[in-house]
Amino acid sequence: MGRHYDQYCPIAQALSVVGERWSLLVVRELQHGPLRYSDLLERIPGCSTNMLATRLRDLEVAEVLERETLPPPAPATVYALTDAGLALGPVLRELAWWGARRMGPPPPGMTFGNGELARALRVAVPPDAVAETIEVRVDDDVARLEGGIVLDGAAEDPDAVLTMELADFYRLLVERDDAGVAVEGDPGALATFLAALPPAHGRIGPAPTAPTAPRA
Amino acid sequence: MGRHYDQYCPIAQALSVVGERWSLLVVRELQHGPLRYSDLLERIPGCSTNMLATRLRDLEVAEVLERETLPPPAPATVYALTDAGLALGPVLRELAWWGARRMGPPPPGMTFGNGELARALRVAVPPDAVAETIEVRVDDDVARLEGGIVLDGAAEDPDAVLTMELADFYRLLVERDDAGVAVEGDPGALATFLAALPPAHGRIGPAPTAPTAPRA
DNA sequence: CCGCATCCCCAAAGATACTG
DNA sequence: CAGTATCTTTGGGGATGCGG
Repeated sequence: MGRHYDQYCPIAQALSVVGERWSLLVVRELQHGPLRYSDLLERIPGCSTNMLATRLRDLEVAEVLERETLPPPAPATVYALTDAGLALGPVLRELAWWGARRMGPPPPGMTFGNGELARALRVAVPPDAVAETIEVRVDDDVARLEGGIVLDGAAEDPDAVLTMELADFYRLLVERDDAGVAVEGDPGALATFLAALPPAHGRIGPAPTAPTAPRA
Repeated sequence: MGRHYDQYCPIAQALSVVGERWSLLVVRELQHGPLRYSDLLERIPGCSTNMLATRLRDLEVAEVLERETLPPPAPATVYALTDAGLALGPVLRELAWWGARRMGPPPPGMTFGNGELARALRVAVPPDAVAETIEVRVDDDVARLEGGIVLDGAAEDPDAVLTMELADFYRLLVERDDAGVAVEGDPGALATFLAALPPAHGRIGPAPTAPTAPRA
C-alpha cells in the first residue's frame, strides 16, 4: 500500500491512496473505460512493467480499480475503475485545469487525432454541464457533447458544430479566447460551452519551458 | 525540481510540480495564510527538516510559493502562496472531498478546536458559494461564512447559527445527514449551506481501517 | 531558537531479462 | 500477453551539525 501520513486529514488520506508516482496517471487512463495491462503500459510512457504491476495491485487493494476477466471467447484480463475510482474524475479535472494553465500553447506541429479530442474534452468539461448536442472538430479529430457527456466521433444531428485548430482549442480553453473558432448552427453554443468550463482561467506560474498540449 | 513525466498532458504537468510527497501538504497549510519554516514543520507531522527545505525550494522555483522577509522589527522569513499556489485550492478541495468520503466518522474522543473548524470549512466550501452570514459551531470551535469566504471566530450579526458536534459535522458533510444539527435564525440556512457543497457524496471505497476526521 | 546543509541508510523507483 | 525476478540507481527519512 501507499505511504502513510500520520494525520487525521482527508487530503492526507487521499494522498496516501493516490499520491504516489504513476497512480493518478493510471486512473486517468482508465477514466475512459477499462484497459488491459499492455494498453496501460503504452499509454503511460516511462512507466516500467514492475511499477505498473505494483501500482495496479495497490490500487486494487484500495478498491480504486478492479480486475475483470473477460468471458472465454477472448479471455483477457482488464482493469476497470470502481465507483471510488470514477469519483476521482473531479480531482483529475481540477489537476488538469491547473496544469493546463501552466502550459504554453501546443508546439506548432502537434495535432489531435485518434480520440485525443474526446479524452481531452472529457476531463475538461464536467458531466451534465451541457444539455445541447455540440459537435467539436479539432484538426482531424471529432467528438461531441451529447446528453451531458462526451463521446468520440461525429454527432447525428448536432445543435451546433465548433471547428478549430489545436492552437485555437488551447486558447479557447485556457485563455477563453474564441478567435479562430468557427461556429455552425446555434450561435449561442459557444457561450454555452464556455459556461460549462470552470470559472478560473488565464495563465499561472512561470513562462513555459517546454510547450505542451492538452491531452486525456 | 520534481520528477518529470514524458508526456504532453496537463495532468502529468501538474503532477511533475506538486505530485511529490509532502508538496500538496505544504500548499494545504499555506492556503490559510503565510507560515514560517518551523510552523510548517509542526503542522506537517512526519516531514523531516531536509525534506521540507527541499520541497520549499522546489515549490519556490516552480513559483507555487514565494519567500517573504518580514520587516526589521521581527525579521522572520515566511512562505506565502503565489497566484499559482492559490489556484490549487480547487484541487485540494476535490482531493479532500474524495478522501473524506473514504474516511469513517471521527474517533469518539476527537474534537475541533483552535481554528480547525475554519480550516476544514475553507477547503470544504468553495469561495462565493454562500452569500448569507452563517455562523458554525462545532464543539468549542467557532467559524463563520461571511461575504462568500470562511473566517475564524463568531459572527457579528449572523443570519443563522448552526451548532453541532464533530460526529454530526462529519455526517452533515459526507452523508448529507442534518440530524444533530441545531439551527438558530434563518431555517433555510442549512439548505443553503448544503447546496454550496459539491454534489457528489456518500461513502466510497473500503470500510475505514483507522477512523479519521476532517481537517485543514 | 530558527533555518537550513550534510551525511548515511534504506526503501522505492527504474531498467532489463526472463517466464507461465 | 501479462506479468515476475533481479539488479542498479535514486530519492526519502533520520540524525546531526552549524551559521545567523
